Amino acid sequence: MSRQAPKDSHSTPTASRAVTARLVRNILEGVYGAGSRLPTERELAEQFNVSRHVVREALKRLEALGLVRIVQGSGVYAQDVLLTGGLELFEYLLFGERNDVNQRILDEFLAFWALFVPDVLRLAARHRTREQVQDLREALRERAAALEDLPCLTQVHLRMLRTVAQAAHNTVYQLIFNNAGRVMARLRAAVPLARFSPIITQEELAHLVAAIEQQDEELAALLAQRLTERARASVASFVQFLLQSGSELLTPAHEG
Amino acid sequence: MSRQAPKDSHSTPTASRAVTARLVRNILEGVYGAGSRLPTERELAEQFNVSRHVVREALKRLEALGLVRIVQGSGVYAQDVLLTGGLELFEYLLFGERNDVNQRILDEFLAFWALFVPDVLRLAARHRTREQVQDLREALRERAAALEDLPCLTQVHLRMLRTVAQAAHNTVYQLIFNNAGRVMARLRAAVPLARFSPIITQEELAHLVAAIEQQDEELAALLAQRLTERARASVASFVQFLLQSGSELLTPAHEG
DNA sequence: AACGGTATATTGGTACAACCATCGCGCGGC
DNA sequence: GCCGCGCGATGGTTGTACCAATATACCGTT
Repeated sequence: MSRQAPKDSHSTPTASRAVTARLVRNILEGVYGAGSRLPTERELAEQFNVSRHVVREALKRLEALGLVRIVQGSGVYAQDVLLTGGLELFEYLLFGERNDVNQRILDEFLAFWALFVPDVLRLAARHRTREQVQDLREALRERAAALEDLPCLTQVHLRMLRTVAQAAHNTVYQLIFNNAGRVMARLRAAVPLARFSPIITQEELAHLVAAIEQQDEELAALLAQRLTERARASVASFVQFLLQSGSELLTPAHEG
Repeated sequence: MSRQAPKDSHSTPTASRAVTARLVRNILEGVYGAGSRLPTERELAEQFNVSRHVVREALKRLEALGLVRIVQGSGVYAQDVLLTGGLELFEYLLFGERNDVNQRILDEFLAFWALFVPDVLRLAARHRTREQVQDLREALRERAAALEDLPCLTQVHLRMLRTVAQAAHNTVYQLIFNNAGRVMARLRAAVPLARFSPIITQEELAHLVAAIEQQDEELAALLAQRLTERARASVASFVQFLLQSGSELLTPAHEG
């Protein structure tokens, strides 16, 4: 029988993945200038003390990420991330090597989020099915039960948003949500945000769900805008607090 | 001397890339069900008549794209694209094997575009520098010169949008634009859209640039919304025409 | 009969070695 | 001065062997 269900086992740390991570950081931090040629595969292999195959597999991953261009007979060339990179790279840009957070990029992400979520809500209100409204109602009840358990609450929030993204019936937004949601999850995991609890009330969310049910696009978008703006302000003040307390979680914007 | 400037030479078609493409399509078309295990590396190697290393490199690329999860000792497992995939996969979803276009996904993309562009314009109006306004003015002049040359005009449009994305000073939107812009370029290359010419007038764009210069967020967003909605309607009617003429460029939404 | 641990087969990970295909640059001929 | 050939550098492919993690089957214990 064909094996099924690979569980959620963590990825085994392999040499290949380690080299990949090193190279990604090197590119993102400009060790290899945009457009310039990387060392040859053989040189990298020697440098990292691994076989050439390991380096090659790592480079293939970078190629798939759009970080390098590989051309036979010539070499491997670093790409300009901001000019050719895709959204999948954002996670790498926001989080540093030791899971620290780049402050400027964080601001930009929150600005994006504040525009993105209302758009999704608009589409969700337009295209939602009755089933999805039911799903949201159920998620709302789950939230009520989990109101005291912060980590769990975050999970519930993200699942609600996923449902909304599905209700939007738009592949693009769903994919963007997959990217952004991963970032969100990592953010809340990385930051001890115990002081975030009472930002959003159960009534507000119920109001929002009702707007979706009645397909009131404008109202749904407006409510979402208010909530995201408030969350944004809250995170900003929290960041302020972190900076004053000298936390190492945040790295100032170091530009090139 | 270290070699520089790798030119724009097209990627050499290699066995590794071919296998990658095959596997990507297989996953996206559900040949391997979401969550199920793919054939072993050795089996795939035999199946495609290549060495195991080639298969491995292809699989690394899929892994980087988020299409599969690889776990040593167990196997390679297909992921559910809509649940875990990132925006970089959209291009693969929209375009089929022979550069045909999935109609439903196209609709969704246009809906996204109509919401995305105004958001970017809003941020651009908020954060633009004087230099970037100058860049836009210059691009506008270039556009005037290229008004008759349709392919060239498309290029100019995308470059203007890139400038706007940069003016937004937001990494997220810039990365999303990189994804979406690639799709846009491919769309216009794939579709013979000679009848698209007179959609947007020079005056309208000038108006938009002025709004950016004066940092009138609402006006910029509003104008952008009008333009994108018009473009959307135009494309829709064009698709209608294609369907009636029995073009093979479009594939009806074939769902699973 | 139910449970747990060990042996074994399966499968991905790494290594070394050799050779092919393509590209770029320089040398030499025209 | 320009063109073309060829050589060296570099990525692409193959083969084999072995290592490491995982999954399964088997067997003994309880």
